[in-house]
Amino acid sequence: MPAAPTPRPPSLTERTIEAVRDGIRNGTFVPGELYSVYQLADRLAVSRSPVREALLRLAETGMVTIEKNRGFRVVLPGARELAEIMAVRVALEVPAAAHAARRAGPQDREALEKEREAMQQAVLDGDEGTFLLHDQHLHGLLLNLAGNSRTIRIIANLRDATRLVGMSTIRTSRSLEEVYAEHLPILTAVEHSDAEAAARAMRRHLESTGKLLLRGAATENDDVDRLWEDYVG
Amino acid sequence: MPAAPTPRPPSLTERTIEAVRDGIRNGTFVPGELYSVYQLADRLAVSRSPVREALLRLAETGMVTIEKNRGFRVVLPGARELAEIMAVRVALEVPAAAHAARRAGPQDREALEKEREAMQQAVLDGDEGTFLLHDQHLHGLLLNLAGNSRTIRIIANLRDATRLVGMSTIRTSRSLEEVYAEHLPILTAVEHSDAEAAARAMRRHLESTGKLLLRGAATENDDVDRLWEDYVG
DNA sequence: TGCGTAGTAGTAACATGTTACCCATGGCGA
DNA sequence: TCGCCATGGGTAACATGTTACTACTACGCA
Repeated sequence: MPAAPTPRPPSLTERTIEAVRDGIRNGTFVPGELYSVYQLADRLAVSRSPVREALLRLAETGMVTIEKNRGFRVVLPGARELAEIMAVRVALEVPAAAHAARRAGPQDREALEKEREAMQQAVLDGDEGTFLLHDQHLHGLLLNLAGNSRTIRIIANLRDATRLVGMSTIRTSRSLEEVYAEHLPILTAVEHSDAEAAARAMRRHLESTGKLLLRGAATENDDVDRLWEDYVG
Repeated sequence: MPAAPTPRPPSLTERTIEAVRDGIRNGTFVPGELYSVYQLADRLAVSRSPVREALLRLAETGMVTIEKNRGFRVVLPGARELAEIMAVRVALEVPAAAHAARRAGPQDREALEKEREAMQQAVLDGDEGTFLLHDQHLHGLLLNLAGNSRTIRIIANLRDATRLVGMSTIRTSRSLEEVYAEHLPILTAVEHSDAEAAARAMRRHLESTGKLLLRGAATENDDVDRLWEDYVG
């Protein structure tokens, strides 16, 4: 494991970030509602400094917006934002998949296979939370294989902004099985060290699930396919 | 102009970021040297809070590293880092150029033409500082045309990390003229709304100047072409 | 009723105090 | 000579105080 760049206990700032994320997931923070930074600091029993920093970072990723002298709001990304995000993901993850296919060694494939199995199990259990978790792990493994740390960081940030939408979307669309199936060609291509095929499969996967996300967030004014064409092309 | 999201005076944090950038450019901060956050705060006559935040942000972009309980250092990206950065730029800017070609209107082309002229003048003057400035403006215009705000932000961050290297590299290689010439096919393609050609030209440009940068930063252990192949592919 | 305006609550941004921690150094004993 | 540990300088992270704004509110005037 090349990990462990931060073996020391998470700072209050980091814990606050996590707390806000959790709060968003479990409904403590309702998207659109206005919240006070001071009160949040009180609730978490920390001072305003780490809370302030945490919110600034979350705002950078687009997860919350800060309204000057008013407080902060949790933001659900709209269809346009999601289209932008998916455009970046496609641009970065498609070539990353190709690289991964070229560079994967036996132990890498084993790790991928493990995630695949976990995903499959989650499908059988109908557990979309676990499914999304392993889905992200799998994409993370591929990015790690590609070896570009900048890409990894960028995608991690984007993921944050979409996770919330993903949860609700994928559930209502009942397509765990389909999304799972889309991963298989990617893994097969990696298995065969076929970079071209891996890229194609990844693109297809991102397009498919991306449009699913877009549809979940689209209003009647949004033309999902047109948005996709405009941003991702 | 859809700009002006921050019409208010820059905060001390922002001014500190700028101060550090300037300091790096004009040699006040020597790469590799260790500097004290406290002393920097004193020197700028501000408190530690904004300086701390500024350095944290700069550290995120990779421009400086923070050594725990020791201070901070300015980092010159190595060949590997540059390869990673260029990989991201290629992945994002090549499709962006295609989009830009599709969407450019008359006034957009006029703006691009203005930058081209300014670049040309800078070439004639042998002024690589001005040249790089307009080069960045031109790339910025294309990204704006493509319309993805995430992409814009990401590239802006990457630029920061490379600017320093670019300055010294492009001067020694005396290739202002060549780099300028590489932009022309891109602009021609945009003029003709030829997305494919724009993408090709942008890729070629980024590959050429990217390798130039890599060579400038490479040690005897680095094989530039191999690095490029590994990361950008 | 409509509108400007003083008043008020609440905050962003910054300054400063505090604590625990890390690292380098030098003395000391084996 | 080498390794160990106490010590002190210096910092990261956090807590808290302070100030200048900003957006809302309500009041009074037309």
